[in-house]
Amino acid sequence: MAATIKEIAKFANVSIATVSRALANDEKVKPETRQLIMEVAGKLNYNPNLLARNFVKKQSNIIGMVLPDISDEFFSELIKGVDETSFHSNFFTMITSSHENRSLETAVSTLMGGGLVGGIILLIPRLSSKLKEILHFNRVPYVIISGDNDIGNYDVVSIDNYQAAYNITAFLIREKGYRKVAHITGPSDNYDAIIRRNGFTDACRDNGVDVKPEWIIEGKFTRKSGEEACERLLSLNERPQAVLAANDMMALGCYNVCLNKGLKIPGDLGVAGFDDIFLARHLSPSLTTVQVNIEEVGKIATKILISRMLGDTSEPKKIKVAAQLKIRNSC
Amino acid sequence: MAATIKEIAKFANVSIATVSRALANDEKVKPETRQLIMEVAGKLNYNPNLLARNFVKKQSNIIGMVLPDISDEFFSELIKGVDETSFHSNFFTMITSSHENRSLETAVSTLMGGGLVGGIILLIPRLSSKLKEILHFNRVPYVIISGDNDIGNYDVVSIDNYQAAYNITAFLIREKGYRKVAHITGPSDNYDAIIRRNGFTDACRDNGVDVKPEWIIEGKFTRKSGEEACERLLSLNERPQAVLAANDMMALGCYNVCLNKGLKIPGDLGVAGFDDIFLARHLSPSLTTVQVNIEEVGKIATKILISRMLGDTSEPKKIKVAAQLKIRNSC
DNA sequence: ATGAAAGCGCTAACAT
DNA sequence: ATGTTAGCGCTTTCAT
Repeated sequence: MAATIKEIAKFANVSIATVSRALANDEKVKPETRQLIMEVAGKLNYNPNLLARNFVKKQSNIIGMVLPDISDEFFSELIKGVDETSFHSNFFTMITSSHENRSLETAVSTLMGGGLVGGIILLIPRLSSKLKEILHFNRVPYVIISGDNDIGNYDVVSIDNYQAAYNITAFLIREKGYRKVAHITGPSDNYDAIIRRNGFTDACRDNGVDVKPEWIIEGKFTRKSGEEACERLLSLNERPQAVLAANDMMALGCYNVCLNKGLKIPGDLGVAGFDDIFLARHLSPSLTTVQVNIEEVGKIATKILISRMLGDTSEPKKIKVAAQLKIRNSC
Repeated sequence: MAATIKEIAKFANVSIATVSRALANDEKVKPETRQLIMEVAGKLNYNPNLLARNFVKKQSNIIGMVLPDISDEFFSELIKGVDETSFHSNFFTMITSSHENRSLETAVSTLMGGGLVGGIILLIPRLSSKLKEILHFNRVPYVIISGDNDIGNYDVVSIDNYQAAYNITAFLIREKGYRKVAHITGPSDNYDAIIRRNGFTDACRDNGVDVKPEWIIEGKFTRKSGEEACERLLSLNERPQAVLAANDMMALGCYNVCLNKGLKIPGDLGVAGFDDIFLARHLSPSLTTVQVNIEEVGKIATKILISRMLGDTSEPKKIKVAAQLKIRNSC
């Protein structure tokens, strides 16, 4: 059914080689011939068979994107960024996520193994050695989207967690005048969480604010853990005036606790979050937080990957995407 | 670098045809031969070249998924459902969304045109005639995920908007005892919105509840339109006791208005929503709403599509996925 | 500037 | 049960 270059060749009275060249914008095709071929192709509603093209060229213009198991509200923005950029360069985006029936490793090998995919974007906190092996065995370029930027010998695009945490803490202290600030961290083995905590403590130190050890409480990035941490903070002899939660969900936990206790935000306790999830601007009071342009992260990762797929062999890139302070009404 | 059947054939001292057959689990291969071939394949770390395979078979085990421009928190769940199901049948999932640089039509043609994709899942409210043309021209099977189920001669998976709206309305009246219920609809040209409205009015009628015309107000599915509608309702001489918003965002708008006016939910006004967005369970009070298992929608659509790709030519299927009442504290 | 022909890795007749 | 061979649509030498 679908037209092939063979048919175009017949109609245009040229060889298939010429058609192929004309379609590829080869300079050695006489303009008139080219013109004719294009016309015929248009009439025949020709679409190159991408399977055949990729096959013969031993390359693929498909980008594989591997997501972790959880579904996150950020994913669709990320995918959007990837898709938009890859489309722009005539690439396609293929998606897999790991889940109970399939490990991350399987997901990756399946995608790469068959030559279906010419490059991979991985959304993972850290590269396991097994994954690294698979990645290198298949010689397919890849870019990691991660919280951790300083790792390994490959391209990484990450959120600038440190700067973001530093900035929002400095904001609390310098702009808002809080001197007693607490921090609900993420899990202590989570790289994002560690970096954010560093940003927090450094900002306090740089602004001459003393952080009491009991004002730093470890959470789990869940609302519940935010509630528990907030309870603890409020039960302290010396209460903090404000708290920076390492993500918005834990900040939400603080909201709930304050609501229950009849405490006013920001009057009795200033609250700040991290992520700018959809919910943040809809809470009452709206939550001051830090927003990363996740679509931008996807775009940058894709641009790098495509340049690699096209042969760029320069030094691995380590890109940190700046976050933006979203000042609202919670502190 | 990557091993081919040719190499396996050489090592195993058989022909490439035998290798191909063994790999395809052809019954006419002697078990020992098969065994040997499998071993060699394993040793060589063989992965079939999917590009070559799809190419020669003139088919593709790639499912294309076309999303609208907006990014929605549901998308990642939907994608998850699609990916999980397609993986299960050894299919792959490719994603495109329409955006400013690309119409839905272009997105679809690009995907199908090149034979890259063997089937398509379309997330659209309605099939334009141009799109229909493209779809038929390419003879690639497709499944629509839509609000509208009764349309056209093709497979559609949809949310059961009518039943869901009917049920939640009946719940308000029968379980909660409200007799004066209002409805903030979606845009009047939106099919989902129309169906939901029908469910609402039918449930009222069936339960002997009289709906005043001024209690049905058209919104735009946005928070702001929900606020405006709620203001209008509250300014009425005869106020409704409860309001069903056609989506959670507009219900959120009602929350804001009540908060501003010092009205208690559900004491002064009962509020119910539709969608069960992430936010719904985190509002205070938590929002009673209706939840559709969107991952399930993706799974069902994918199953149907794959059966079509495998040759199923039975009558077009019209599946409605039931929604579930999420009873919380807002009414 | 154009054509002829080889070949990519695989499948599927056809032959044995 | 296994081997031989043609050919899928395209790109790419190598000729002309």
